[in-house]
Amino acid sequence: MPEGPSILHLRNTLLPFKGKVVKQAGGYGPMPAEWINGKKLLDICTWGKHLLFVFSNGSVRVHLMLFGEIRINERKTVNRSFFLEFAKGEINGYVVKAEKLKGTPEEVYDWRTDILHKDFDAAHVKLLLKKEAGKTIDDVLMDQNVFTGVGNKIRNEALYRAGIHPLSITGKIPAAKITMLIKEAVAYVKIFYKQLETKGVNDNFSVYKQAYAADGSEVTMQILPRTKRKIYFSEHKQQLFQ
DNA sequence: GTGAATGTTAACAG
DNA sequence: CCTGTTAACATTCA
Repeated sequence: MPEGPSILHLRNTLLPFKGKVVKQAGGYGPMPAEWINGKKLLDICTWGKHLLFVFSNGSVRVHLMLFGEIRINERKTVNRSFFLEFAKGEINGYVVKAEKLKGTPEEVYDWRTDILHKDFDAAHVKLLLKKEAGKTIDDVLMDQNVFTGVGNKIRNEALYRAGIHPLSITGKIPAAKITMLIKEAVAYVKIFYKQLETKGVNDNFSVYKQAYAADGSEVTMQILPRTKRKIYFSEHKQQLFQ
């Protein structure tokens, strides 16, 4: 479930709990509980794939990792790794990682890199890219401190749309192409999000898990040596810069 | 039973 | 100390 747009969509479904008082909080793992009990849920916000529950005396950061799941007013049989129970209704997290944020969200997070946020700043991201000049672009795209909220699907689609080969060296990609990549990443994230909001699922893919790309060219699948993640791309449409 | 999947990070090697 | 690699973790579905 969790790539940036999915988390933002999830946040929207949780909004009815905003302003409500937590009767009982808990979970296993490092999930802190006592300090939340009796507190009002002031806000729910996101930073990329991070879901934040804000209280007057601290915030809880929830990360769904690969298998995490949040259910509303619904329980599964297995233990909850995170939960907030209200007078009416409850939020239940399974296999999620929850912990107390060290500081306020504003202190901890920089929203200029969050591809889904209104404060996203393309110029700032370009600046950060200079430090990553030696790395391949596929790696940098998944770096949450540079492209916050981008996951494997978005990475594949953004590279295809920008016509950049995933193994291109970041520093060798022409500035205009980088600009295009950022623009396409933002554009694709919006499609992803809109699909979730309207249909509940995103099935809009030009290359990801496709045999043929949107333009009809053949798609190559490669397993990245380090991360073991799969990348899909079109040799025909995506130029390799090195 | 097997394999695969939207992710991160602690631990280790060099 | 820094850099890169590996392993580990949790779950559901086909």
